[in-house]
Amino acid sequence: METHNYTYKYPRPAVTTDCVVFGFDGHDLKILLIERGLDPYKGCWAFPGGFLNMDETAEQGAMRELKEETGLDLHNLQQVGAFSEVDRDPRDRVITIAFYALAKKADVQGGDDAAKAQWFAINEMPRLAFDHDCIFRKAMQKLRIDIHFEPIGFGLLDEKFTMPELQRLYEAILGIQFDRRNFYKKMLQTGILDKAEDDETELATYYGEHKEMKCEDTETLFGGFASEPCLPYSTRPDDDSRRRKGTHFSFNKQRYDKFKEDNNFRLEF
Amino acid sequence: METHNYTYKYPRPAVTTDCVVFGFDGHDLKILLIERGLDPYKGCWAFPGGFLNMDETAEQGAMRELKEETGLDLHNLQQVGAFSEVDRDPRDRVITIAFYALAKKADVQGGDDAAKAQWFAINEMPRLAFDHDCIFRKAMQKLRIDIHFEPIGFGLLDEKFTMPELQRLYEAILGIQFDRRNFYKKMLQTGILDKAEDDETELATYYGEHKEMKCEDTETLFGGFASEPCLPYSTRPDDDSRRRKGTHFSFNKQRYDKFKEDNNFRLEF
DNA sequence: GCAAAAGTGTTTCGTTTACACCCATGC
DNA sequence: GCATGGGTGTAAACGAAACACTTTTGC
Repeated sequence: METHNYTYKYPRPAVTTDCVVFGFDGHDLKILLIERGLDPYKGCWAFPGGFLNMDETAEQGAMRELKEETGLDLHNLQQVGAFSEVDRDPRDRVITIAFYALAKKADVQGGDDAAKAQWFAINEMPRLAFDHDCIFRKAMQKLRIDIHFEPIGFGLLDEKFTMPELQRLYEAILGIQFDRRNFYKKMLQTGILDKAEDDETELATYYGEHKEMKCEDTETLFGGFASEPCLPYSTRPDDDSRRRKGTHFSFNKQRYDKFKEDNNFRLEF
Repeated sequence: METHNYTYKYPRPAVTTDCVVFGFDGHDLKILLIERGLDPYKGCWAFPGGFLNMDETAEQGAMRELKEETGLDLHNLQQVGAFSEVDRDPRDRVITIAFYALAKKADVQGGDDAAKAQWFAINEMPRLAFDHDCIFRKAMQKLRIDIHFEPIGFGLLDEKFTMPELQRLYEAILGIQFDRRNFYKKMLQTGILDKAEDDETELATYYGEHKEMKCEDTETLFGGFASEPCLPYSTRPDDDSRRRKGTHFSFNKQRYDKFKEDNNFRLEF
C-alpha cells in the first residue's frame, strides 16, 4: 500500500459513507449489520461503509463499500443525510454520509466478508457502533416518509408477491395495521399491480399449460425458484420462505409512472 | 493567517456548507443569494456558505457562515443533504452539506457583507454558481414535503399574520391554489391558530380598550410595529408590507404539538 | 374435517371539494 | 357607490373505514 501523504493548508475532516440496508423476510423488517472486529466499538455492530475515494460520489462510494463488505450489489441508494457531530468517531474528525438501500430477498448473496454480516429484525437490534443508532432512526424515518411517495414496498419483495405479503411489509414499515380488505382495494385500484397469471411467469412453463391451478401449485412453484438462495435471516428458520400461498402479483413500473404523473407525484397509500 | 499544513495518509475532500434561506414577502417565496466576487463563477450568485471548521457540526458551520455573510442569525436549520459530485467544484474535490432555513421578514438585517446579499423570487432567479441550482431544487423539494409535517409556514411569517397571507404562502410553496373558504376551515379546525384579540397584543395597549375595532385600525396597528425593518426585498417596493388588513392570527406551538401527537405526527394540510 | 388465512363486496362515515352570500375597506 | 378583498356556511362528491361471508389451504 502506498504511503503517500496528502497535505492541505487547512485541516479537513475524513469523509465516510454508511449504508442502511433494509430487507424483509415476510414478517419483520430487517437491517443488515456487520460486526466490528477492531476498536473502537470492537464487538459492536455497524452499517456497512467506509472511506470515500476521491474519484467517486458518496453514492458510488456507499455502493462500493456495500459490495465489498457484504457482496450485495444494490443500486438506487437513497441519501439519508450527513452526520457531522464533532466527536462521533473517537479517533478523528469523521463526517459520514448515510444512505439506505432496499434488498430483495433474492439479492442476498454471501460476499467475501459476508460471514460477518447478519440480518437483524429492527426491534431486535444489537448495540450499534458510533452514532449508528442515530443514523438508523433517521433512515427509518425517511423510509416511512418515502414509502408514501415511492414504490418502496416492491423493492423489498421478490418479483412476484402476494397481497398479504405486501400488506405485512407496509405494516412493518409504518408500524400500523391495515384492514386486509381495504388494503386490497386501495392497492388494486391504483392499477400499479399486475396479477401474475400462469402464462406470465417463465416458471409456469415448468408445469405446462394448466389453467385454473392458481393456488394449488404455488408452493411447488415457488420452491422452483432456482435463484432463491438460502437466506441467512436469523430467526424463523424455514417456515414461511417456503409457504407462499395465494394469488401472486407483480409491480408494473410503467403503470406506476403513469399513476404517479396523474397524481402529481403524490402517492398516498 | 496561519500557514500551517495538515497532512493525511489518504486524500480528503474539502467539506463546505451551504444554506438556502427562504423568505416570504407576502406574495412570492424568495431566497437569499450572494454574488460571487471571485472566480470560479465570478458574477454568478450562490447560497451563503463556506468551509467547515473542525470544531463545529455542519449545522453550526452553516449557521456561522450565514451569520458572517448575511448577518442573519437563524436557527432550526434543516439538512437538505450532501452533494458530492466529483467535479462540482472545478478547483478541488469539495463536498458540501446543504441546509435550508426560514427567515421571518423581521429577521432580515443588513450584516457586514449583506450588501452583496439579495433576495430573489424563486421564479426570477439569476444564474447560480456550482451545482447550486441542484441544491436549490432539492431544498425546494424538501420544503414542499416538510410543510406537510412541520409548521413551516409560521416560520416565514411575522408573529401575527392574516389568513390570506398564510394561504398565499402555502400556495407559493406548494405551487397550487386553494379555495379560500376551505383553507380557512382546514386551518382553523386544526386548532393550532390563535385569533389575535386586541387584548393579546401589547400593541393594543397603544389604543386603549376599544372593542369591535377589529379591522378599522389594523393598518395603523401594524404600522406601529417598531421592530419591522425596511426590507431589502427587491420587487414591489412598499405597497403590501404596510397594507395588512383583516383578522390576525398567531401560531400556538403548544396546541400544535398536541395536534401533532394526536395525529401521529402527520400534519396534512 | 377443521382451523387459519385468502379473496371479495357493501354500507357508513368523515373529509374534501365546490360553491354563494354578506361585510368591510379604499378609491 | 363601486370594486376589491376578507369572513362564514352548506350541499354534493369522493375516498376511507368498518364490517361479513365464502373459498382455499394445510394439518
